[in-house]
Amino acid sequence: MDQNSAKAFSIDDGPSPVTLVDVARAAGVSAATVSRFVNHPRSVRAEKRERIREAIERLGYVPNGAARTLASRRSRMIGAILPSLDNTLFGGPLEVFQKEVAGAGYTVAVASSEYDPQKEWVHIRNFLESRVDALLLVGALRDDGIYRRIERQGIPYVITWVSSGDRDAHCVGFDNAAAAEHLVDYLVSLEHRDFAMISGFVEHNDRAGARLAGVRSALARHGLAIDPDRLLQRPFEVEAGRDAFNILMTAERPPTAIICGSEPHAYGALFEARDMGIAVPREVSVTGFDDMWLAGQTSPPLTTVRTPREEMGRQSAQYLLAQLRGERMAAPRPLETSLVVRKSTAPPASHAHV
Amino acid sequence: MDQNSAKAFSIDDGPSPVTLVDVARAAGVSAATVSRFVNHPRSVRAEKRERIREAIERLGYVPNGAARTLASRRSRMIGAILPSLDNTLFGGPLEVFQKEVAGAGYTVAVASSEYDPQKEWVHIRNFLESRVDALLLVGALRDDGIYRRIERQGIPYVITWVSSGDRDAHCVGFDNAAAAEHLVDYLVSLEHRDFAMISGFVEHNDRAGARLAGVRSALARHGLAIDPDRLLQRPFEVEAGRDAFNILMTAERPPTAIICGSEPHAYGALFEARDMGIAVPREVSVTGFDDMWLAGQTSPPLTTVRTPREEMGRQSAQYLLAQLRGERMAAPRPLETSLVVRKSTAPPASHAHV
DNA sequence: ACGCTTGTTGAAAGCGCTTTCAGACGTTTT
DNA sequence: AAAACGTCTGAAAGCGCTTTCAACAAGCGT
Repeated sequence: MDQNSAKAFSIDDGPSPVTLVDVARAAGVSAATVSRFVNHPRSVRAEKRERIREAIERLGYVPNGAARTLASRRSRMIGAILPSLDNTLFGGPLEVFQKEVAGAGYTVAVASSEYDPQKEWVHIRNFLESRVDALLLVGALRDDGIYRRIERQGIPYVITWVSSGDRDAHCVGFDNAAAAEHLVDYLVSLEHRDFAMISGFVEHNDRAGARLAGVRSALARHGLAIDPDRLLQRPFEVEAGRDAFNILMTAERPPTAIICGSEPHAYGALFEARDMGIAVPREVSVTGFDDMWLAGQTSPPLTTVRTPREEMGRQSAQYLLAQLRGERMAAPRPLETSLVVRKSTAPPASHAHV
Repeated sequence: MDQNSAKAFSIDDGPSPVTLVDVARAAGVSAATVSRFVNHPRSVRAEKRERIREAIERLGYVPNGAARTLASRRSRMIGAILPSLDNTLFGGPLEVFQKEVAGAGYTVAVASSEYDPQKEWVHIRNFLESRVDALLLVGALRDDGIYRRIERQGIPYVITWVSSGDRDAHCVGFDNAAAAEHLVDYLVSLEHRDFAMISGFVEHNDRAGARLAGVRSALARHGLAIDPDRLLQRPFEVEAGRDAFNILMTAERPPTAIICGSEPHAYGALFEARDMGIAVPREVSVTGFDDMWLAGQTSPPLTTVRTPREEMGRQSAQYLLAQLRGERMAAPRPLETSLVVRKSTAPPASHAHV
């Protein structure tokens, strides 16, 4: 073995033993200068800059993130806790968010809460412990003590998927209730009067809750309501949507319109309708919520609400980055949703030939 | 202001100023003992344990992850770099992986390479810098220098979605080529002879490459081949699948079977077939690859290859955790894939009435 | 009763980096 | 030419924790 090589560390000696001090020595400067080079290259004279660059290159120096974090009190890491990772509903925005913050030198740590407040809390604790610089959360519905813990840590956080609540100032999202109301108004304008809804579980889910509330209040405005038998809460899965649709349509008096609180429910409804030989929209109208990629491809194509997911990912990143830069950014205003009318909705059969 | 309170820190003084030393003082023990309490509670006498627990509670102490990492050389963080986050193909396994390693106290940091080796390399560097304890990668196709860098850092890594290559020992995946061969054998047994393939880009993608290679070699075994005009490389998107299908089927002599290298391609093909009025499988057979949730719901339901994605997430976690525990685990063996025959395949029209 | 093992503990030495703080140096101003 | 400035640099003091190490107490066999 050639032991004369410039450096005296063995390559199989665990983690790279090359430290900033080694680089400093090799470049003939102080540790402080190397640190400056790494963080604010402009503040180091060009000549030394070159020497340091070369030394880093030659030694294969990799800065130790933990040491940097400890000394600087910034981890350059943002924690994101999503209800599910196995879902493009959250994956899309996450991808955008990640791209956006990566541009500013931040890394994203993720965790899945599985729609469970307990698990979410565990992950929040973990992230606070890891000293993430910021936090991204979904929905505003959580114990007040949790917010206090976060605020005590002094880090910025953003709440996505909702636009209001007690913490508007931290929300980058949209108004789920208003979107649902808009949808109902449309259905009512088609002369529907017999509604059913396939909803997610609303207990720990303010998005689902707001959608349901929006449906109810719009209906109420028109002097209508959803029969309790026709409100089914189900997990966000296609199979669950199928089941629910089947139950609803085999009832004594089926609804003329089924509002689905999520896209998987709507897909399930459409698939089940096909298998049951029920014509959509002639026999029953079906609506979705979110306008994911499949919505335009089903048969019939799904009438649904488009939610601004990519935009939400982008803006929540920008909001957080602004906070991290110390800019006191104004409370972001709610993003826009829009009703996408396709072919899964039509006037109820009794009006078809009016 | 009451300055006599036991502790002398103000609660709004930025990040929690409570350190392990504060806790030690409050509990009347040494810092070392508090550290032990946090890491190996059993090694502290029950009585002190209680005092410390109480002090932590009272002061709202949150350990500083960076300091722990620096002192212990373990970050309790695993970096995962996926081609895309906006895709349940990777999101599903990621969710399982995250759940699995969270159980062992690890956090997952994610990044998306966007199928771009350059970006992947940047993220790998970042992760090495953050001193992640382990790395999860997709595919084995990358510069040798990258592997050297990782190995030099001395951290375990796992390569998913492929089962072989130069680094079998690190692979938790399956044999894409064999799965493709199996599929082709089935199609040939149906008497198909005129094949086309809609593939992903194979240049930086060994999964796509292996699937294509598998198709080719199986075909070769039967004395067949894919006409260059009938091999279309496209991004993994439904729209791309539609386009490709359209091109293939409007050609002078359309194929009788179209093998799609990914599920989105197959969905696109099926949707386009419907819109073009082409009957599947009567006029052309279509196959997918991966068996995602939609595969069984399309019309016709898709014949495809089931890939063991959740299992891969689980096993890659277990593999990494074993390495992290210092166990020299045997090279995992390739996972099983299976052919799922549904209704999108049938003998070619000319044989239909044989 | 003696030497030994086992169980607990505190002191102290880092882990590898950032960040004052002064000082050295070269320029510009008066 | 002296004074005042701006630029660049190194020494040194931590950041908050883990981990030897040695010490001490208690329990044990003989």
